[in-house]
Amino acid sequence: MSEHPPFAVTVDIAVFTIRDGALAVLLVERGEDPYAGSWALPGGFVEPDEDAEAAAWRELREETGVQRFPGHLEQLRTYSAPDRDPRMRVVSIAHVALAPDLADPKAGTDAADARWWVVDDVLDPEDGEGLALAFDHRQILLDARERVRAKLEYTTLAAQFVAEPFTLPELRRVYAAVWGTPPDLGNFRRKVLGTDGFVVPTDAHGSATGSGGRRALLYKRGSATTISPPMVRG
Amino acid sequence: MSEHPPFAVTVDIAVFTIRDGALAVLLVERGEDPYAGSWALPGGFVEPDEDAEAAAWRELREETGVQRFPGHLEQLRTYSAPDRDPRMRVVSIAHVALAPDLADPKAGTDAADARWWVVDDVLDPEDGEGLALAFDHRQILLDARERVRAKLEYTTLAAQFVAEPFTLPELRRVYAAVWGTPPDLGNFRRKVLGTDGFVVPTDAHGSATGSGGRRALLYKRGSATTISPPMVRG
DNA sequence: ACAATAGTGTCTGTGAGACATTATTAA
DNA sequence: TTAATAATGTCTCACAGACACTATTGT
Repeated sequence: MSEHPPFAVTVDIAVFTIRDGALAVLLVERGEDPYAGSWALPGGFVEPDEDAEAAAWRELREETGVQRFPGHLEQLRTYSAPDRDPRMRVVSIAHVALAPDLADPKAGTDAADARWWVVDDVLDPEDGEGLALAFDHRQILLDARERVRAKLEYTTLAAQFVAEPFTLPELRRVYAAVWGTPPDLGNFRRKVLGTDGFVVPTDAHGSATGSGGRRALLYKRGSATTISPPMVRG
Repeated sequence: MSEHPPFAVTVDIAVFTIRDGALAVLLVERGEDPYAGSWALPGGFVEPDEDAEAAAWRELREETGVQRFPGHLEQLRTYSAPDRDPRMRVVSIAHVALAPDLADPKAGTDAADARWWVVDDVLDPEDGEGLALAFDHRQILLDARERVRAKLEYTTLAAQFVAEPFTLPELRRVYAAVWGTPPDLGNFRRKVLGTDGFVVPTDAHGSATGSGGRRALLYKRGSATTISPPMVRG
């Protein structure tokens, strides 16, 4: 009972953004075994002087190449199956991160490549099984997507997916991307504008989207964090 | 970068039940340093051949002294501050468990004592600071209580707090204990009976509660897991 | 009979769902 | 002028909140 096996502790992060109207996730191609050549969630070991959240922020900066990661980060859950890593006993404290559209990442030192993937192409492709992710990262990604879907219902997290200032149609497209179907236009505006502190209006207008169309008003994120009653999935 | 410090990994569990109309939690008095004499959440090390959930189930059986723990168990979150244990680097995968009223536990091998505490007496006493728990267990217990409060709103988890068969007034007292105030009687029945699969009726009656009063109908737990729209906190 | 507890009924307001209509812009 | 997009308005129904009322039991 004084002899306890050594564990390694890592963080893995499902970083989501909206790319071309679809929910996208950052994956890295592994350069070393195990699973060399497979795609995996970005992550790494927790260092001696940091907690899991600090490790996750550090990895986010390293993997996305930005100075200060501009989005939201939260812990998802911890994965601890004894055989999840063939080398040794590793528990992974998985996280979920959201950010406005980020630039294409460049591969890090230990990764062969890194890029954004459309989540549905990875998890639910029309043909076949989807991309085979390393370790138990497919399960982590499934859980992470479900967390994001659920949190859009009862929190104002959707606003973390758009850069300020933003328009309501842009915000609505976030819901469309995450839920697969857009909320009704009128009801969506009623709900967002009726939720105190979800968005705060600006006096400025955006520019038109494509060919023709009225210019939308611009908003910033408000201080509210929850929506009650929740916005319901179509 | 191939040198990573050894971690110890533990599970800690906030086991809740309803005792005398109040939400209660199982605590153990530590027999050894650090924090000898302090009260703590039950828990222990994750063994080489088990994952965190298996370790939590095992600890539940050991600490409550029952053959098969009769309630619900889920992961809460992982606590990983570098200095949370003065002996060494330990990350704790915290869990929440719920069960119908259990017997008084007996102290285990490494615990001086073990007993049920009214949660509000530990966290929000009228006088003073409350009980000083070991490690970061006060924060874990705060998070665990909030998880339970929130989950009663949108899941059928309340039924895990009562032994089958049970009456609707018993189920309503669960909400009263967890939320601090009972939901309106009529609206509560309408909501529970109107949620398909929350409870399934029996043809039997319970016995009267105190001195006088109609005998309530008995129900069993149904197969539904969520309540939508949620039951709202008074 | 009375108190205590369980169960039912009803009125009202809020807000979501569904959809129609108007406003503003580029081609 | 037309198509495309943004914004507003309206009707209806489900349901929560509040509360009054009835039913059944022990003392």
